[in-house]
Amino acid sequence: MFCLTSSLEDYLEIIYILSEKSLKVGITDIAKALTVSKPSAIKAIKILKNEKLVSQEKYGKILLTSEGKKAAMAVYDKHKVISKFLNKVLEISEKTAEIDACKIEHILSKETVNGIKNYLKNVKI
Amino acid sequence: MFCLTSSLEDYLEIIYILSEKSLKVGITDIAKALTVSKPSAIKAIKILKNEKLVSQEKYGKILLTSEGKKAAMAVYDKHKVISKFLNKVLEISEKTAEIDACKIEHILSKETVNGIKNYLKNVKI
DNA sequence: GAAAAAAGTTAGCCCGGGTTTACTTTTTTA
DNA sequence: TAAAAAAGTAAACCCGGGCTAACTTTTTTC
Repeated sequence: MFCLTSSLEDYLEIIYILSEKSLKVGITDIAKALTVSKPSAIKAIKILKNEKLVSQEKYGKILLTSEGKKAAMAVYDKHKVISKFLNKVLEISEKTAEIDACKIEHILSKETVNGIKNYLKNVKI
Repeated sequence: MFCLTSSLEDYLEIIYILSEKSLKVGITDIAKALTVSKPSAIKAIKILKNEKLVSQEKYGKILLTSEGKKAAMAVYDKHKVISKFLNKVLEISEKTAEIDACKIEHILSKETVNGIKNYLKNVKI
């Protein structure tokens, strides 16, 4: 059974973020945003295509499938929750909160992410 | 310049924990504790030996050097802080708190770890 | 519309960190 | 003390996810 790696989640997430703000999302945009080489991005996209999370015609732009968008939004949602928690509750600088959220969003258990959500819900900031 | 990877930090940490409770720490103990194969453990120990963080005579037991012990304690200290925070503040189960702490202890920024420490200091549990 | 620039692709490589298999050394035990 | 068990080691492999170099296709621009 296929399972998204942290790296692939990063790709999905950035495709989602980019497509929210601009219409065209190409390999070059993705590579730049993740600061990886274009061939690295291509490899990752190829896997996501195989998993039907992304679609792309040859030499064309990249689109999330509905399943891909769902997965991407789930990651991005975690990201927002975690960075908000770090920044508002632990008073970590916005920049560091972003960086740390990027790193742990892929590996925190569901239970802990829910714990953070509840905390934010119950505690006034 | 050499930098400890997450994996190597895990090895250092477990050597520290094992040597606190038992006197002998062999390859087999380490491999079991981390649920990896013995050759994997041997490979890692070889690197730690090169970096003078660990010492071992052939076919002998593994010891932390003073530098290795310092590094191991730093990791373990983070681990304790994080798991306590997850369990006591976010009310995550002890088991999950342990698991998640193991995963993020290697990648959280110093700033965030300090943020957690301060939180624990200031908030009565 | 041809030449230059940019975007996309392919092939082949590297490194970390796992694995299994097969072996040697040490320890245990009958 | 000899044989069996356990511990340690070495070699060779796999996989994910990066990279560069070299190439093709598309787009831009003069």
